[in-house]
Amino acid sequence: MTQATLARTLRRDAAENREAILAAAKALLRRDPDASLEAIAQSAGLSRRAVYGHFANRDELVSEILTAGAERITAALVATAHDDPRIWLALIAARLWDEVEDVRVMAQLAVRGPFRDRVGAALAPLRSALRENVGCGIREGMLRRDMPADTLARLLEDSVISVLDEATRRELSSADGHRLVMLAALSTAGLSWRESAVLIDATPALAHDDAHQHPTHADYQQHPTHGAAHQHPTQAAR
Amino acid sequence: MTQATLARTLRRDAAENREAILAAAKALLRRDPDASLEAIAQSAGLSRRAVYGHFANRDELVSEILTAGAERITAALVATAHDDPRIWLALIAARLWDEVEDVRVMAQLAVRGPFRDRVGAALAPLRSALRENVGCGIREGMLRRDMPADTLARLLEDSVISVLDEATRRELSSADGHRLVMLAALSTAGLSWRESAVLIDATPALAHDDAHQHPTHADYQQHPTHGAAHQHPTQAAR
DNA sequence: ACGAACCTGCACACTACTGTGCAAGTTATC
DNA sequence: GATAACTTGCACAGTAGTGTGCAGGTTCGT
Repeated sequence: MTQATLARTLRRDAAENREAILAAAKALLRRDPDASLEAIAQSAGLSRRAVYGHFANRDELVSEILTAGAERITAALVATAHDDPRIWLALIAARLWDEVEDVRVMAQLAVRGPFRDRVGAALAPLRSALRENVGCGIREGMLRRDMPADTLARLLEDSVISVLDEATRRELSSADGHRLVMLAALSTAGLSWRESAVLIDATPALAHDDAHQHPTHADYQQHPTHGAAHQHPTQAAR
Repeated sequence: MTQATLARTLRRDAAENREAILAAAKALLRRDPDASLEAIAQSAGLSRRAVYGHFANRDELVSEILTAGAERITAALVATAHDDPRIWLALIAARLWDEVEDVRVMAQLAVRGPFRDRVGAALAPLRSALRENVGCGIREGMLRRDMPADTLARLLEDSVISVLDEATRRELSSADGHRLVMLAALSTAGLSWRESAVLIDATPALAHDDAHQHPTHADYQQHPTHGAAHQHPTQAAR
């Protein structure tokens, strides 16, 4: 029969179901790292029993999400370099915004459960790069000098996670989220909000490239109408 | 039959054990909101069975911690007012630092479990006060104008929680933590790190008052010489 | 020193979740 | 349309946690 033996006769709908499980798991684990397989399966439109047809056990499912997420993130960040540590920071933040979904799952799993260590290990290179750039930025006087580099590095991590959460909660457009994440990172790094805006607008590399927009909610207004006098240079959203 | 019937004959060591349970629960719940009663009891030096002599069930134990924490926090923040929204923010942040332990437990319980709503309700007045001051600060041009007030308010919340976590992790002195929390809040609010330092140093109300120090690690240097130019003392951990 | 308050240890029932086996049904694919 | 792949549903065992009852020991208070 055909050329089966080696070529896994993987049925098409089975692959779809596998993806559905992964998607549902990501969605639920993002809110509760201890979500039950029952809930995940149901959310994916399958029975709990069926999940074990795709993953040997709960750990394997989570691990799959974990390593895939780590790969996407590091792939998105690799080869990110810039002389100016401020711009480097903004770049990293912006690229994390392009991978929000995965970043948020990783962040959730990094805090609790037996996966803490593995997530930490997967993100180690990124952490050391951050640490490196922060130290460099402090030495060169481009970042805040009023706290130790380690502390600043960690605050930057948390800051980005927070704003990523908030951005998805508000279902910001791709462009708005892009800008907001950079603003938050630069603020934490010590810049004033005006300095941040100037820096962002003066740096073409930080402009929003909507090649890979996330369908958070479809395109949206450029700027959520914030009552009073608008400031915000509004940059060419192109 | 002394005069008992009404006067609760509450034994002394029993009260101590009750406190030990609460303390242990706070310590464990801060790291894992689902910590088992077994673990809590053991950490308090008691058997699991004994816990049920003090609390009817798990929920009641957690609720006790919750309401006590909410009371301490709101008590510490009540009657905090200032014309300058920036200073108001720094004041709130600093006073939260004085209640770090409770704040961190609350923050942990606010995210997960069936207590989310109750914590949210308990902190509602604080949230609305924050929202109020942020809106006012934006209108007056003292806070950043580049994002909606709601977003800024939430980022401020997360920012303070993050730095509180980091400060305890590093076992900062009372004075260092005091300053760090204010710096983080002001940064998120849009000030540059130099502006923040100037504002803090120019405002007597924001000076560190070590009347109520938390014994995070024993008294430490007062550290008045923060200087705008040189490195932060950082303390050598232990 | 006496009694009551408190703690321990154990047993037990109950709930919720994981992981597995198997029979029977459904569906993609050749 | 036949077959293998996939799914379902159920039953079952195992784990971990909660909440309760009770017998017997320890310790506080008077």
